[in-house]
Amino acid sequence: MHVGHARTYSFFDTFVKLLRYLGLDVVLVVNFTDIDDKILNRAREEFGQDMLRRWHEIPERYIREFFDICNKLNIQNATYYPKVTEHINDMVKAIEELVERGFAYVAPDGSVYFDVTKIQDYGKFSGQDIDKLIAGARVEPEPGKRNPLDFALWKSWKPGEPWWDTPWGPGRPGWHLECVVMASKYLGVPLDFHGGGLDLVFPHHENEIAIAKALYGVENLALYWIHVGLVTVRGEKMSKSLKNIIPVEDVLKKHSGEALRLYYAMTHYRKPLDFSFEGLEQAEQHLKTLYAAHDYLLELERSAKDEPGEKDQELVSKAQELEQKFIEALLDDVDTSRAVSELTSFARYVTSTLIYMPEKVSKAAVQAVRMLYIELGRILGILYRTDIPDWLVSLIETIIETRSRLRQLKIFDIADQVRSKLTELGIYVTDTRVRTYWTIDRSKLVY
RNA sequence: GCCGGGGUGGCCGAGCGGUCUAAGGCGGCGGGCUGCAGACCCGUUAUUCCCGGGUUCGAAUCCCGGCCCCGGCUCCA
Repeated sequence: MHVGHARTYSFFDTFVKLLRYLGLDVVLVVNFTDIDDKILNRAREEFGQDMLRRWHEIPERYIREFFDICNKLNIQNATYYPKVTEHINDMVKAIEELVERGFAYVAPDGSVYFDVTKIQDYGKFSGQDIDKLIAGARVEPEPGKRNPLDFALWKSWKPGEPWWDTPWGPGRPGWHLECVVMASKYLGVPLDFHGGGLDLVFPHHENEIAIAKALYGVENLALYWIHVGLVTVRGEKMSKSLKNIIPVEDVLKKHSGEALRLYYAMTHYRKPLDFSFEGLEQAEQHLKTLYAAHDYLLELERSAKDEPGEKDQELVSKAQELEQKFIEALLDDVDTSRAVSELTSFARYVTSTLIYMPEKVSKAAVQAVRMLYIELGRILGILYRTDIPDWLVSLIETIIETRSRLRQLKIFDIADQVRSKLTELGIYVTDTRVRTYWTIDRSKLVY
């Protein structure tokens, strides 16, 4: 998985979390294409003669990696994760229907192609002109196709490859069909939302729509389509030939998943994102500010009184304003960038104003506000590492109290030694006129 | 060639007809925080939104022309 895939998954995660925040019951289906050319090629490379017996290890590995990355990026689990190899029967049935109704035909080699000319608006969705497509087709059509734009629903068996039996011979399903069959099985048609990277618009999504029209008689496969802008590197699309692919695994060695999520969130999902480590570094920095505000709230929560405070009202109304503006931004075509800036300005309120009046707010008010702050952050995939173990908190507070006494006694050299030691350990203290606040480097905490 | 998406400060990136002398972040600079520090705070950092026309009382935002970049048309998130 590279940084482009991760952007798409991250965006959909935020989208789903937003819908759930709004109280909607969301069913999310993420398909796994666990057999295709790429996988088989890989298997051939790795296993050679043993390929037929072991090819499935490849998708298994990819899927494991996928879940590992989702975990690190705080991407919530989908409701269903259908795999192609577990839905072969459904696909065969779909193909039979399509052939029966004349939307598809069996080629001499046993492949089955979808006949694009049977769909009147074919090309409209992606804004492609069929005639020009044919004229500009760069790849010579496969022998059994009636029309170069026809696409495979079923690929006939080739020596060495795994296969499934069908009325028209052995083979395996084609990509465009898989998604339609699996998604509609778990969600019904039309889907409310469907999408992916912008590069899937044509031919993949166009073909999906064609299949859905033919198979289910619907106007469109989905009510709403979402296409996430592509990620580029130094202005160019990531590709194997340019050798500029940035795997998420590499990024996560140096940076937290949260920093990457924040980085993604700072650009609107439809815009292209030119990936850079400098940008990611900025996000990392930004994230620290967000965490500092959180930790100060946590500190206030611990020390605040149970009685209502005179500034409770102000605090609560600030929080309400945050929630309202934050959600408003997301409701405007999921403007995560604006949402981040709302969160940031609230964080600034905390670190510039609130922390100077600890005696004027109540525990309950601070806690409620902190919870909201976290909850909103989590829609964006950040602020997941908010808990600090109690024993560690007590330990740090004890050290800080001791240091404060040293400062009162003006024994600054020892106080400074303590501070620099804490800094080394990833604990950052800030002295203010009312008290000393601290925050901790999340990478120092194991979750 | 055909079809899309873009070009906003030192950088990243919002804004998409008035509230824009353009959000927010990062960086820089100046100052504050009754020592110092700072993953703290405050102030400051684009009279200007690729260029040229036009529409409008009013444009970064709409229209026309040009330049440049990226992507799709082939597996691709």
